[in-house]
Amino acid sequence: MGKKAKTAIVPTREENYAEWYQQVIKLADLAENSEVRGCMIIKPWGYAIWENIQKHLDKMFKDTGHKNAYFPIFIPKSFLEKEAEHVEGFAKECAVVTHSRLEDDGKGGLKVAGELAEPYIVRPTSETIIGDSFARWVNSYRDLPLLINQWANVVRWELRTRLFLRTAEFLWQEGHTAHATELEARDETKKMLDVYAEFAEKYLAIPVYKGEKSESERFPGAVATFCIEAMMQDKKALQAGTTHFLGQNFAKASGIRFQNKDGEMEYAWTTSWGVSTRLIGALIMAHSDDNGMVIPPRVAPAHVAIIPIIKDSDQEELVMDYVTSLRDELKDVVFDGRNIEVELDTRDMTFSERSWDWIKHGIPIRIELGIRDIENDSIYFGRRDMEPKEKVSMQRTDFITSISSILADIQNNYYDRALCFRNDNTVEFDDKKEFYKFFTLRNPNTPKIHGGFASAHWCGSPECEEKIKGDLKVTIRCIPEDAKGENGFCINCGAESKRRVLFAKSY
RNA sequence: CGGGAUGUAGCGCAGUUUGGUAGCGCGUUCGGUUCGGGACCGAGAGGCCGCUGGUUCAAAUCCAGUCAUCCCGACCA
Repeated sequence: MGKKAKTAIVPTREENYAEWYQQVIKLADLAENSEVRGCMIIKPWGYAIWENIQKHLDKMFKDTGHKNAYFPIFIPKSFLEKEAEHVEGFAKECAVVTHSRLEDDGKGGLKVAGELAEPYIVRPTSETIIGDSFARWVNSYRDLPLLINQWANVVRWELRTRLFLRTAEFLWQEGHTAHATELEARDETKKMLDVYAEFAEKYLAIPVYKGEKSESERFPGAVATFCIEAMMQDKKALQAGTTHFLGQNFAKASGIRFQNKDGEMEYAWTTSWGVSTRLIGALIMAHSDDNGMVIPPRVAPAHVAIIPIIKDSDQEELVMDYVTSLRDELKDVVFDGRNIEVELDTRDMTFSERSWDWIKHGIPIRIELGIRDIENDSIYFGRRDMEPKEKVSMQRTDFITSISSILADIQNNYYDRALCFRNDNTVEFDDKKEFYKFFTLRNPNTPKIHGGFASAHWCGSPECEEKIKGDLKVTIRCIPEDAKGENGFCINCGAESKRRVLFAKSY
């Protein structure tokens, strides 16, 4: 039979999904492990993706009335203790600062000294320290709503880490808002969930399900938690963003009170919401293939790589003049409100090595230009949404005028592919046996990608949820917000149910 | 934090069962031949065999401890 096609990533997704993920990150130069256990070093190509995520999201936050601010990385232990559920939720994974300086230990090393009166917690999230500020900033109903966002790093001392998906330190944004009424706070929670969903679909090209978390999956201290859930190529779910309606829990804990129009004191209603560098993990697992990283053009660090092919030193000047002028011309073209960014790759490598390197990095368009193309004034290029060898030629002027629409086309193709994959692997179940079969490996000795999203009825009891989790390691990812009212019977206990929920294995 | 696996050249690995000169492939350096499809030939360079201790005339190899990484669990964005 035919030989297996050579892939740039070994192993393939099918062969070993977890290892494939690591290799994509490595060969695309996105990030690496650091000397500090569980913490990652984000390399320039990976960080540039984060910068693009930040840029677009930040604009969406500003457009919805939010302002950026910055709060301390250290939280007094007493702050964290104010909200009972909250402290219980985070206590097990906190980095604690207990000393303020180092002293010579007399043996050529250093010892810790200067014990603090009260330990500081390196923020795992900032509800409590921001709440403390809000309590001082809010006095009257005229001070509300208060709409704040912070771009920051947080630390959660995770025991099992994976680059981008779960690291001890990660970068994120956390929105924190305070409102005069419950309705307004609930609307904010909903609005920001819509912002996240729109961002995921339009920029990251990842379709998501929006919905509410069940009680067991709720953020510690929240009244209600909402999320966007995306399907990865191993058919597992990844929570890509969350928003929380905090009720008056944190307002009471931090003392965020205001005088209403009638002159009475009331507690504010607060929300919080966040997305993190985990989105880069989502990008990798939603789009990338056996040849490496795939990055949607709207968040790609660069759109085009130009690879000049120089066979003789006497061609060099001609080719280089041509490619630099092409680069400059491309840089004047605007795609998605941003000038096209070009990598001119003159590294001393064969051009096919350079071409493969850019495939692995996920650049949307690769241009390979030699003397033959230049004589015809044509551009020979490959698209990352097509096979590596499936390349085409186009007249230079045509290429310049159509590059924006080509990039838009690539962006759409990634989304359509991900949407098809997700829809093909989202299945409705009404029979418990079938449901269990869907999530059970045929042969546990040879793990294979299996399962998907299962839409099934749930009576609402934590016991049924727990049973399914215990049996199958499958959890309720969300109660979809657009689920139509439908009578049925709980997939576990058979009791009456009024709506379907989404079950899946998750990251 | 429990179970399993793995740490040997920049990367990927063999060698460990049975202790006795440190190996292979890729990459890299130099020379040559090729040159529009991840080139070929030749010659080099490159190692506290994760770390600490023990056993031994002798340890990559045996023993104890320790650290790190990966996988599976529990926990979580």
